Amino acid sequence: MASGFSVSDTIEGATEVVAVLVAITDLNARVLTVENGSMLPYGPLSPVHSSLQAGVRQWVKNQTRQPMGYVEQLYTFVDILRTRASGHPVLYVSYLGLVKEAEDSLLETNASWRNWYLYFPWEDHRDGRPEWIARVFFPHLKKWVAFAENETVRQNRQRRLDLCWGLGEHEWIEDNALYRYELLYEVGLIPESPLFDGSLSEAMTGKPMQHNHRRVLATAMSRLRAKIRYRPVISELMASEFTLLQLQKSIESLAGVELHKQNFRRLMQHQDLLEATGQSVVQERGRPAQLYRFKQTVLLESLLSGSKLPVSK
Amino acid sequence: MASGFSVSDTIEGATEVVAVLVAITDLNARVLTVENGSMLPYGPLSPVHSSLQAGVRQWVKNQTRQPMGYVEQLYTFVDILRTRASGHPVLYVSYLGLVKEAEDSLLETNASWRNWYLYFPWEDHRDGRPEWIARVFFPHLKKWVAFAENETVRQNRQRRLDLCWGLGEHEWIEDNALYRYELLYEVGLIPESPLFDGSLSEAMTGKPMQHNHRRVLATAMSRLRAKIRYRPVISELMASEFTLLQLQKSIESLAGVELHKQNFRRLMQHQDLLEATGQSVVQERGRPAQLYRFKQTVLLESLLSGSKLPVSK
DNA sequence: CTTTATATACTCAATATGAGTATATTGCCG
DNA sequence: CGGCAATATACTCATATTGAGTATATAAAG
Repeated sequence: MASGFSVSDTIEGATEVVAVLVAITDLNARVLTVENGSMLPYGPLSPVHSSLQAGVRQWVKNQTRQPMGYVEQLYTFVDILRTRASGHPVLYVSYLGLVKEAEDSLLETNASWRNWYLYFPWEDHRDGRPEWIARVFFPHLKKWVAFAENETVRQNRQRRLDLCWGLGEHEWIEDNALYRYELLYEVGLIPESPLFDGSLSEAMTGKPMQHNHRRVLATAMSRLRAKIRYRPVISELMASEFTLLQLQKSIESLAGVELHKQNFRRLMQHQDLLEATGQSVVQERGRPAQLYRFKQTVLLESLLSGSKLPVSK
Repeated sequence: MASGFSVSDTIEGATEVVAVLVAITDLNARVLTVENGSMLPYGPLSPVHSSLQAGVRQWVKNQTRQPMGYVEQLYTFVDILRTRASGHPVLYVSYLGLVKEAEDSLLETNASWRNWYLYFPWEDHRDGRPEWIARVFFPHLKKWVAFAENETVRQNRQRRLDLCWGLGEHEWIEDNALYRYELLYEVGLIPESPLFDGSLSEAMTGKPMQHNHRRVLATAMSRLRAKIRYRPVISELMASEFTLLQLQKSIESLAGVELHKQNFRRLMQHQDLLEATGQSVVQERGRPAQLYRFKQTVLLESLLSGSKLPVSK
């Protein structure tokens, strides 16, 4: 197994594993990065692993010293910039992993947890849609639509634009993070894009990453946002006991949208996912909140449970 | 590019691509196989492909001479039985592809379209749950639960059993095809499993495949069944014009369950997916049915449309 | 001109969803 | 102490969705 999160120099052309490790700290979604936040942790795919999944789990455990409850394969990319000696392209298999709590002290020095909206500022709509999206992005995007080579392409671009950003009759769908990233990349509003002209600040373009690691991250965001709608995977990210508001804020930080508090409660109580501990927690202000935990049957979510924990308004 | 669907002898340890190509013929879901139905079509990952997706699309087009509307990466497996010269395991990346119509004449000789329930007889509940599932499978499965090493494991197994097969309070969920295959494999009711004792007939175990291609197929089945619930991917499988009953039967053949006819119509008309051609088709018996087609905006489903085409009773 | 088979329209109860109002319980501050 | 601010929690209500029917329409066949 390689030395850690640093650039692996032991391999030449072997297949690699890239991990998107997500944790929630202080009610905010964070992702583990290396190299000053410019890459996702990655490593060689070691021959000892009979299953990819097991290999990733082991590898992450060695690095973060945290048990990883949930692992899911995301996507396999090909790196056209590198080839093996045989002439075959280098593959890397990406994984999404959910970690219970981020403790910086346990990390190697070049690794750090970062707020994932640092990489996708346009994805955080918890406080409404950031005003600069319409002011800065939309003019570029509309130009891109208008300059299509023919009418059919123009209509397709318009439709794609509307769907991605919730324009026209469409609603903002948080799961579409990947599509939005790809659109911005295609239009050239992303530093990684060959069309990028450097005119936008990092506060809007987000922090760039090497290779196409940010695309991997966007894939993870889309997948996770879609998943929390119908699977209680959030349980893998929460502490053992929590208030309903903490749970709600955690989901909001993943989904990037605000939820209706009363309806969220109602939903949580209709589903058979939680049990009250009987304890309550004293806040700085306001009425104390009940503490809850996930039921045992939810925790051993070795199989899909069919129960929803939706992101409904 | 390799010669076709036959076993590729040009590569040694290169990464491979395995494709699950699905088509609907005579209102039944079929899958393309090679080697007398014992394998899925596969080929080397050629270095010329800058994107995996593009490579697969090209490769399939060469083989089936059918345009493939929809391609989706499924999962990347590792074949522990084979290793490269470097000692690294062989990977294969699996894809799901939807093809419009299966024409046998266009195939190479060792390729054939097969009804996909040939491989998963327990998945076809269109005529109710096959009676032999309870008669043959359940005793084995219950034994497996009872013989757990301790009580915790036993409860987990019981829960898993119930979820997979819709027992207790749970419902049959057609999307869980992969979990059911994995469960049967683990318990040893599948010829591919090392625990299989040969006591069951192929009418129940399904036709086996080499390597773990049947697991790939089960992955595709799960993914596709889940997908048709919320994306109109069925449009990629239908002829250009069709009746509502044909559409319903096609979806039923994928989902393996029957749908409520009147509600299906209602759903299709509330969604803005179809348009009537104005033509109607004369049946052998009964009132002629209207012909419909998918709207243009649905067909260029380059993006998710948010519109559902659910499998609701 | 009745039967059979299919297509298509409509009804109705139950549930889920989105949005809001009302009440309860705490700390704090004057 | 009494009111205010802030939060938790309960309840209401209109609307949409879903599951399950019944009713009607239109064809071929006898």
